[in-house]
Amino acid sequence: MKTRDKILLSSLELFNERGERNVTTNHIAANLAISPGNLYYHFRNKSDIIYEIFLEYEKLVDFYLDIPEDRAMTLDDMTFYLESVFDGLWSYRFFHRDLEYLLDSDQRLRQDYRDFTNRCLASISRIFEKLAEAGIIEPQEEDLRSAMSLNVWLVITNWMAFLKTAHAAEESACLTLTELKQGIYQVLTLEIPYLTPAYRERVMALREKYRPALPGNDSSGAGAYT
Amino acid sequence: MKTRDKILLSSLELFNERGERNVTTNHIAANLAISPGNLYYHFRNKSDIIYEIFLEYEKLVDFYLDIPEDRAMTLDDMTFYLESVFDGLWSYRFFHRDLEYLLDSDQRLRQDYRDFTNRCLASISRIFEKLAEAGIIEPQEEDLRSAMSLNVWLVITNWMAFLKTAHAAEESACLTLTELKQGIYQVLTLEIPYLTPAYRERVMALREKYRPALPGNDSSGAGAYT
DNA sequence: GTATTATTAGAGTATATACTCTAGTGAGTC
DNA sequence: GACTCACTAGAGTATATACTCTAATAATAC
Repeated sequence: MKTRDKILLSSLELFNERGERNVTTNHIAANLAISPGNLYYHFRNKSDIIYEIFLEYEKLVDFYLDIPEDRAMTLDDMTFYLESVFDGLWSYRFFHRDLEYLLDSDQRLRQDYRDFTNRCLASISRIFEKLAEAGIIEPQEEDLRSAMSLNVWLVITNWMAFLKTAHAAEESACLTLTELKQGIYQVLTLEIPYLTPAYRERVMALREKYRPALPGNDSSGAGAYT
Repeated sequence: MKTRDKILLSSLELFNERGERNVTTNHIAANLAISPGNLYYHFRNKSDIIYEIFLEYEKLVDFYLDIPEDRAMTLDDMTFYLESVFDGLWSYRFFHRDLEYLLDSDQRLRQDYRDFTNRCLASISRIFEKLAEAGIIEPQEEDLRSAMSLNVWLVITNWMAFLKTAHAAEESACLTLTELKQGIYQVLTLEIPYLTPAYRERVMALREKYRPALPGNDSSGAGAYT
């Protein structure tokens, strides 16, 4: 494997684990047992590394959110979208954590991320549209669909941050993909009122699979969310 | 005004303006034209300053979200809650930006914030309950109400971050309270399906007041969100 | 083989950051 | 006037951070 790719991989790993803010270029080099000079031969600076990682992330999500226009949408499709998006979120979970700082430090990234967001919002909206065409949810006016899509986006992209803050644990390290996917429960909650009678039960059953474990899985809390 | 209070005020101002990450204790001292030594006489460290600011924020929101149990809830109450919460969010807007890092650096803050979140969730849920009692929304099972409250919380606390990333502008400085309050539109979107016929129109009219300005207020974007 | 190019090591640098230490100052008290 | 004590100045420090520079080595081209 090329050094350049190793740097990207190692950076992603460290960023996800400790947060971008807590990972320096020296850490990355040390982690790979290469010199800082070597790292800077391959990347002009830290922002460049992050930007390249974003491009990967973007490509992955764009791939996941590709919507087949030649056939109707099924419940399985919807499940796949949700599962995939949360998988992507998990793999690049450092990204949304320090998003604002990252965008402030790199104008390219700001612009690209903005476009990326708009593409995602359009995809979510299109998914709703096709779910309606398939008779899974009731059709909605475009206005409402846009606002709903935006809410879905907000829930999806910030579910992880919420989980991390809700955790009483000292380090926010202990967070699993399974927990993350409880975000699907939250997203499906948004859809409930719009489900058609024909699909209502099936979607509710699907949602049930992602229901968060009850409090008590952790010894520390009296609160609703441990 | 006492130096200690001036430090808190100045810190909050700088944090909100530039982000906590970009503000050092030296900046704060310089901003007040006092010495770093002076600052450290009043606060043990940066975390302490942030913690005190959080206590203020917490107090403010707790005050806003106090729910009168001796009378029915009105639409005006709901409007007040929404307006107030977004006002609070605005005044302490630095806080949610670097939340994860802040919680990782201060265990006191982590614990307190967790409790704070749970209190807020409980309040939101109680508001829904009372809105149902008042015949404004249809009553819901507790399960659903909790999940909905959590979605409301996610939308509220992350609306600002979304706006900042959606802005194409170089610096995310240009963000107004008015724009922020478009988050109310998003929150009310969540309530739409649950509105009773008696109140539907009135709430929809209220929501309309917060509708985001159409794209075109900014020259840079082709996307849905500027 | 020689020239060229890609890659790497590793020491080094300028700057920043959080924080400390010492030496006070000024307002009140007895 | 001596004393206290909350408060302040400002130089200083240890460490970290992003990044640079030089020189060397490995790979490839001719």
